[in-house]
Amino acid sequence: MKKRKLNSTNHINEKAITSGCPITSTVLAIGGRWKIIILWQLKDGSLRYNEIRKAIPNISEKMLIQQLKELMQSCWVDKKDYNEIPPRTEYSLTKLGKSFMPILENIYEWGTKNKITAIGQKTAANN
Amino acid sequence: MKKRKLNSTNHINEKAITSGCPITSTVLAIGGRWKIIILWQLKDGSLRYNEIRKAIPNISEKMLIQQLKELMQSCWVDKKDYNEIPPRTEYSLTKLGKSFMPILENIYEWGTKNKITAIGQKTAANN
DNA sequence: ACCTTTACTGCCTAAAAAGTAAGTACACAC
DNA sequence: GTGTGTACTTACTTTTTAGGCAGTAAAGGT
Repeated sequence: MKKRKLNSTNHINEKAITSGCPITSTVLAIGGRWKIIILWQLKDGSLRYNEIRKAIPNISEKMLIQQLKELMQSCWVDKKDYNEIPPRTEYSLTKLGKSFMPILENIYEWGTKNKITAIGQKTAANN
Repeated sequence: MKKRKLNSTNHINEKAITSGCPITSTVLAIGGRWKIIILWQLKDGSLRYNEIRKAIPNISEKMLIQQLKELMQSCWVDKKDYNEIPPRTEYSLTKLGKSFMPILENIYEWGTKNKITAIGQKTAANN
């Protein structure tokens, strides 16, 4: 799915970092633009592929599938395939995924309180 | 510092996401490979440029400066320049940066407990 | 005159992430 | 036999991120 140059400094650094630091490895596992949004959608229960897609209007099908696959590989999300035609699949958080939700909620609160705006402006809690 | 194509879908999506979701905006603000590591180094007090560099062996000077700049722009980190020759600068967390440390510690614990390995293996808390 | 130290800057390339557009499969309805 | 719905796949391009490496400034040492 990803083609990586295994001996690039880029890749070596990423490996070193993720194997050395539980924070970084966690954040990189749910990094990128879409994964957290997907997890957040699933926090209240399982959803069909199309339901996720409708809930996240801007995501392309390719991106959604790709991110879901990566989330499944890293065991944040499970998929149930009903083997029907037309297809029906349902995605849900694994126990691992669910266990991370309190942290996401903390970040939600923190982010809301501090009005972080990506490349953020100075706000409430500053020097 | 970043040259962005302001009307690319890529950029538009990023803006939409970060303005709409406090979690995503927070995580993207400290995203990338190095920012969290830098913040983590600073959690116990201010450090000189070279001290950070030695603490993070793999980072290049260009990357370190770039990440520090971005962290300053988004008000996670402050810089004190002593205007000496040879130069002396000290970096430290802002109040905002400090206020995020408890969350980082939560993630540290969670990551340690769940042995997340980047593109992770199934571990303790799974279905 | 030349080297060292510290904290940078700039230009270029490599690699990865994100996006675009089209196509696939199968069952059912019309 | 053409069209619809669902959940994908594939090939390709654009955009962004990461890294390589040389260069800069200014004071002080030798």
